[in-house]
Amino acid sequence: MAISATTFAQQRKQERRERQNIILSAAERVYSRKPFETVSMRDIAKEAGIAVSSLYRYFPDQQGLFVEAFVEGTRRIIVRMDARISNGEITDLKAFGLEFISFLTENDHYFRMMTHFMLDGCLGAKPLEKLNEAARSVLDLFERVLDRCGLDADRRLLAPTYFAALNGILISFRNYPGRDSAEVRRHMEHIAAIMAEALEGYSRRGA
Amino acid sequence: MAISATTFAQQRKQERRERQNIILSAAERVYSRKPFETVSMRDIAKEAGIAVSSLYRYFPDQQGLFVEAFVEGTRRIIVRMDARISNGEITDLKAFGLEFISFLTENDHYFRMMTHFMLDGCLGAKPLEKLNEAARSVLDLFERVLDRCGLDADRRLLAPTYFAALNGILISFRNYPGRDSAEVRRHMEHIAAIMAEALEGYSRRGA
DNA sequence: TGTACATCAGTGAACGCGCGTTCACTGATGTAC
DNA sequence: TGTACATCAGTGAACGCGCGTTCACTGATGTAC
Repeated sequence: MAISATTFAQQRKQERRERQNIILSAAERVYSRKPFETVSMRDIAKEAGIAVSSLYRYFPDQQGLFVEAFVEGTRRIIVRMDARISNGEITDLKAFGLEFISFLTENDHYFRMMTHFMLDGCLGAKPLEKLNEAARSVLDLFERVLDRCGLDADRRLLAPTYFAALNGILISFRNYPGRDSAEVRRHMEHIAAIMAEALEGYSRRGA
Repeated sequence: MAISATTFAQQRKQERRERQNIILSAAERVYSRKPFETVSMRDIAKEAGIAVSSLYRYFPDQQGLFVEAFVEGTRRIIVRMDARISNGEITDLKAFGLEFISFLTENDHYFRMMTHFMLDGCLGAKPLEKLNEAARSVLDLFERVLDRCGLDADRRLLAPTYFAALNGILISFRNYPGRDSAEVRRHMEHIAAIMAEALEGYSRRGA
């Protein structure tokens, strides 16, 4: 009886989590269609096929939903990059940077959310903690890559440096005037390659 | 008579421009008090001591006013940096980077506007042109600095690279979790110094 | 097995708010004769 | 100098809209006895 009860309760929890995920993936679909800041609760509800008020059964408020969607995105990028590293597809800073840029231009809404959170930062305590954890896990990813590239001596400094540089590239050139998206992409990759080479050189010379 | 007429007309134009500037500087004061995205036309009117509808006598719409305020900020940073260069206060990439960071952390609202325009980009034709001109003039500033530092061989590539890197630093660390603003600033400066040294090394080795 | 009750997902309608922008109007100043 | 008219800065009130969020309610499912 007791066992069956907990099992039932667990199942309820599980089903609830699944419905949460349905909402989150609906949200993601909306984000990829229109700029993140213009996405409303009504948009998400419509995409998920439920009433607006139902969203509030699963998330405390809009910010809570946003943060959850963002954290999910972070998980995705880390899984993807780690797979590429294990594959042996990524063995140097440059390859990693290109892959990072690739993910964030293909998932532009995720990049927008990231910059949004970086710029605003006025969050409740619990969402903030989730966000910091996500940030930490991304920096860990960068450190893992540096280890892999044999640059582990400087990784505590090179990780944030390369991270910042790649973010800067993504934000600075995305709307490069008078260039189409293929040219922009090439430009980003070129600059990222320079960045990677410069940092590798810096590290090997010994800081 | 004809002369007097044109003079009068010119004076009218001039007075009108002055009133525009009063509005712009009121806007700037509001921006420095609260996040750029949350500033409303009502806020600006209140600060300028005029009716909301009066704003529309001087600017076509909100976007037009924003762009104008931004362009004004661009002018300010360029003047300031050029003065420091002429002074001899800025003679290497690192000093320039620190000064750039200094200006943009002290004028945070300007940085927010910049990232906003970089991210969104959906503007009318005329404001877009003004924006591109401003962007071009900032990149020119970077190229001038590179010349000054004796890195003119690579300036067409190093200018956007360093620009992107500094932007990335500013956006990535501004809300560094659990650090106060002095620590954040030190961290930014440290990373900027690494960046500068790495790029100088890269350039001298010959790309 | 049947019955009374608790739980909870889901809902449509409404609330209250702040926003950008427009409109019809006033009043002061300049212009023409 | 006086008068009729044009120009334009400035305004308060209103319009219409979309937003996040709440509320009272329905209906289905699980629980206790």
